[in-house]
Amino acid sequence: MSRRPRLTAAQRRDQLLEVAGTKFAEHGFHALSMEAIADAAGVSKPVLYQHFPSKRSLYMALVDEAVEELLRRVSTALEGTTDNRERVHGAIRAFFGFVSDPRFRLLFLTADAADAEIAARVDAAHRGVAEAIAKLIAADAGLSTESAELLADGVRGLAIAGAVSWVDRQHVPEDEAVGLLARLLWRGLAGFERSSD
Amino acid sequence: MSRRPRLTAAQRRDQLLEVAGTKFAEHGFHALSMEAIADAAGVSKPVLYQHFPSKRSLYMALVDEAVEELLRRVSTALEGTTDNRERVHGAIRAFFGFVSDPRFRLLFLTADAADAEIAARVDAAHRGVAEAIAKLIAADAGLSTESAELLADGVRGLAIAGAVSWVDRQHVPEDEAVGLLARLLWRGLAGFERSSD
DNA sequence: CGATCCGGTTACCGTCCGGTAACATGACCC
DNA sequence: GGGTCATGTTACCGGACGGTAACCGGATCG
Repeated sequence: MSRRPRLTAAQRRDQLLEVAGTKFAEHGFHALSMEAIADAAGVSKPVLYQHFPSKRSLYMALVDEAVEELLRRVSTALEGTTDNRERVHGAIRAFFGFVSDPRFRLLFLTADAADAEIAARVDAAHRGVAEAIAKLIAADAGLSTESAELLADGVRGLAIAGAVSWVDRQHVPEDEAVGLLARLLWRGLAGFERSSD
Repeated sequence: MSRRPRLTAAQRRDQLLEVAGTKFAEHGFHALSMEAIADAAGVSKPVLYQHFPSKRSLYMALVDEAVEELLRRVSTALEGTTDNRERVHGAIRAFFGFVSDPRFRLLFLTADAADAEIAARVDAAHRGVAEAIAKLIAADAGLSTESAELLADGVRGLAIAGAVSWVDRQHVPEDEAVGLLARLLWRGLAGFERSSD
């Protein structure tokens, strides 16, 4: 009696990625054993090693997937319009969607990222996001690149912290939450505008 | 020939706390072994265990120390004046000072916090900070408590991300960095004020 | 019906690490 | 100088974990 149906290699791989992503996001890299992942997937450890040559490479696959998706969603939100007000809204909404998926929380767990190379990859993604924001800020404000990047890092931090806060304890409806955060940022950033709107 | 002088128990304990704090902040809990800490302190492992009964309790001591200091500094900044503009500046400056000390980065390394109880303690500290900010926002804005808490979490995220960004790559002078972030927040929050300034 | 894939399993190895027992040594006091 | 106490060391144990070798069993195809 096989309670769990046998899966094809591709199906199993996808399932393992999803299970591992969720678990890693919850426990971090070092606190989660390969056996625990296998158990959570209802499978034995060697199956995991059939699909991923090492724990590190499994984690790396998850990080790469998440990085790609992060950059894709943020750039879509920022480039989808030329209205800055809408950009702010869209970007915040993008972070909300992102943080809702537990797998993407890997990118917001600083340190404990397996090793320096992976940590660098995560950092690079955040830098990418910040730079995209910084470019827009610099374009509309009379600020140096450096200043714009500092502000952009702050903006990114606000968006992430706001999104995490909302996901953890959904005090107000999502649209309202997005609106509040966007309004704070929009008004705050408007103060730097070089010329009138 | 004793290259390292013998220290008193209290001196040794303080040294170990400092070394461990720095190293933990750098590597996270699980990726750092007790032996590595002992080596970094120029001492053997049992000495570590003379002062701390377990790795967990050492980490906990560091977290508690940092939590206390975080709450102390933030509340000092917020309660030291009744001028909200100065409060924003002071709070940002507090985060800058905080993040500069590597030991306090423990509080900004989400997850990988040894175990659930310690993670909860860190989260509680952040909640405390956010609530202190939320109280001030709610007092001056026509917002529900829930909305104020969401904004406060965002503000906290901006302050931390901005501070970390500045510490990592000091693009502009500290005063200027604080000023930029404070100006963004101040203008952004002013938009919610219930009545005129 | 049997060979053959292929998606599985059990059982194991070597290493690292948290934690400890037993022992060494310098300073201080009489 | 010698007892004594606190500070330190070397050497070890047991368990957990990353990774692997060897084997199993059911579907499919001739």
